[in-house]
Amino acid sequence: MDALRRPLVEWYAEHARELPWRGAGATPWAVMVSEFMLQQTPVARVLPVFASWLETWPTPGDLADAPSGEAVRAWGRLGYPRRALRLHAAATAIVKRHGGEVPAAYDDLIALPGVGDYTASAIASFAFGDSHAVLDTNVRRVLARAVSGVEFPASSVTRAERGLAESLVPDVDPATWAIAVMELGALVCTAANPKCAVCPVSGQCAWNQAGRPAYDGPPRRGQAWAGTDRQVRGRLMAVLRDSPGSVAKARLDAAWPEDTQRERALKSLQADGLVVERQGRYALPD
DNA sequence: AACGCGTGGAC
DNA sequence: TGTCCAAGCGT
Repeated sequence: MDALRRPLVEWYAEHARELPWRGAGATPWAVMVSEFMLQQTPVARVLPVFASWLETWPTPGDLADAPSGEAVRAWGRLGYPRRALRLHAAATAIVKRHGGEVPAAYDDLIALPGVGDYTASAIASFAFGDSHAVLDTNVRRVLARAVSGVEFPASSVTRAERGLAESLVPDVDPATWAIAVMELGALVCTAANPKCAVCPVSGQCAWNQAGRPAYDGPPRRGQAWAGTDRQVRGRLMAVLRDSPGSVAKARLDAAWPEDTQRERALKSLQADGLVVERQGRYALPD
C-alpha cells in the first residue's frame, strides 16, 4: 500500500502547517492539551487558547494545583466546557498515578478522563512516536474516499474500517503517516468541496476514479441548536465565565426567558460539575 | 448504538 | 441565510 502512503507523506513534508503542538519543542503535555482542545474544535480557534493555557499551566501538576473552575474559565469559548473539566481531572490523575508525567502507554492514556481511543492513539503517536492506528474524522474520510470509493464513512467506526486503518500503519515512522493522513483530510480531502485537483493521491483514489459519486448512504446526523438545552447551557456558562466570583440567581435568570428549560439546563450543569451553588449564589467549581 | 454536549466560520 | 461542520467522549 505504499502507492498511497509514499505520495501522501511526501505531500505532508511539503505542505504541513507549522503548529505549536507539533515538532521537537512540544512536550507530551502540550500534545495532550492540544488534543483535548481539538476535539470537535477547529485549529484556528484553538491556537490562542492553547498558547495562554500552556503559559499558565506548563505541566500537568500546575493545572492540577488550580481550581477546576479556573480551567473552565480559561477554556473560554472553545465549546464543550466539560472537556476543560476532564482535562483538569486528567492532570490530577497524572499527578496521582504517573508522577506528574504524561504516560506513554495507550492503556494508561485511555484510562484518563476525557481520553478515548482517538486521543490515546494520538498522544501515544505524536508525543512518543508509538505505532497506533489514529482514526479520527479526517482519516476516516480519506480512507472512505481513497480506498472504499464512497464520499463519507459510516456513522460509527466499523470493524472493516479499523482493520483497514491498522493495515496501513507503516513499520517506519508511524506517527508521520498518522499526521499526514489527518492533515490531508483537514486541508485537501475536506468534507465539503474537496480539492481533488491538488490531491497527491487523486490518481489512486477510488472515489475520484469513480467520478466522485454523490453520497447515498443513510442520512448523516445534524446538530440541532436553536432552542436546545445546549444553547441554554452555553448562555449560562457565558454568564459565569464572564463574572469573577459568584453570581446571584437573577443573573442566570436573565440569560434565558423560559423557566422550565433554564432550570433544567442549570441542574444539568450542576450535575456535570460545571456549576456549583452556595447559599443561593452560583459559581464555577473550586 | 445513538444521543447530548458549545461555538462560530464558511458557503 | 440557514445549514454544515470541526483532531470525540461518555453514557
